[in-house]
Amino acid sequence: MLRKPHPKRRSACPVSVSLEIFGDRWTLLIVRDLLIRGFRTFKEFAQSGEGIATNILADRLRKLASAGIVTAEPDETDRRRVSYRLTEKGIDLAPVLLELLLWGARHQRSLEPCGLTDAMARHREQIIQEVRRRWKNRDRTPLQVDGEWRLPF
Amino acid sequence: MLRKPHPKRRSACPVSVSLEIFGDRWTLLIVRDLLIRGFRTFKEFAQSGEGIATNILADRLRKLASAGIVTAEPDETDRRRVSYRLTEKGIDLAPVLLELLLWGARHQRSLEPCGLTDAMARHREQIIQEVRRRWKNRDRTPLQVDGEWRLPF
DNA sequence: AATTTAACTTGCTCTTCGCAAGTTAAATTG
DNA sequence: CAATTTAACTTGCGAAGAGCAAGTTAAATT
Repeated sequence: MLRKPHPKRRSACPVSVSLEIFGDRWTLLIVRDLLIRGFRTFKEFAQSGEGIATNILADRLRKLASAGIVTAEPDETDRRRVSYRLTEKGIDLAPVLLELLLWGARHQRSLEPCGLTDAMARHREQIIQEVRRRWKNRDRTPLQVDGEWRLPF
Repeated sequence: MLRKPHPKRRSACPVSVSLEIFGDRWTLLIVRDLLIRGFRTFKEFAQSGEGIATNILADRLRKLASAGIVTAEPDETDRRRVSYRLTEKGIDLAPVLLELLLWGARHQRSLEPCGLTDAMARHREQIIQEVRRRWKNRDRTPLQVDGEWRLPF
């Protein structure tokens, strides 16, 4: 199985290179679902509220896997299911996602001003560490359930 | 002049809302150019290495302005020029961009492993503060010139 | 006055997106 | 154990967005 010759790299800037993977409306949402909602299956991602089309979802999962950010392994107990998991490289996206979350919560007047945001900003490191701990221990408990946070403080 | 009825919000998640602005290959690169390269004009953005098409650039600047992330004001000394500047909302993207940069530098084996990355990770707060200071003082000195860093440490 | 420059815009082609429907293999149900 | 359901995709197609080259406008320079 041969790998496609990488399309082309626009520049050597790490921001640019990162955006060649995450520069779309969906990819980071999948990472969010893995990281803070504890989702693992195609179906869960497909139903996670923003309404991604299934062909796009399949494409993004494939790209995330070939970028080494997620792995796909068939579920032991139900062989129809595929369990997607983050690699170290993927878990390391937690700080990016957290900052994006904090920025959005602060600046997008959409819903609740959410005083939680300030608390989260103050506990950045603690949150990241907690995320890492859970992945290390294969602890699937999500940090957020139906939009409500379950934070370790 | 009436404003278009905002297209539609996919969900109330701040990550999702943020990605409706930054979920493309170009928008954050413009912010990067403003934030760390000290660029201010259409031409500078257009020539900044990744090769954005001018129609796309115009479109993204318009969207950034209508999202309140940049302002566009004609240059005093040369009235052909438009000077784009970040608002507070835009400057607050510095942490997002820094984390994206650090992630890319660590995980994308493209160029130099760049020992600077670790130094930057250790001095996050200092870098963000320096960025803020420069914008407050209208100090246009870039943090990076032709790919080479000019850091305050 | 003629030329150059900055910031766009326009037109056209090509790729990607989004939606609905279809496929396949594995599990569950009657 | 045959029929149904479920999970994870794939396919087809119209619509939207991206990329490229060329054109426009107004201000500055020569």
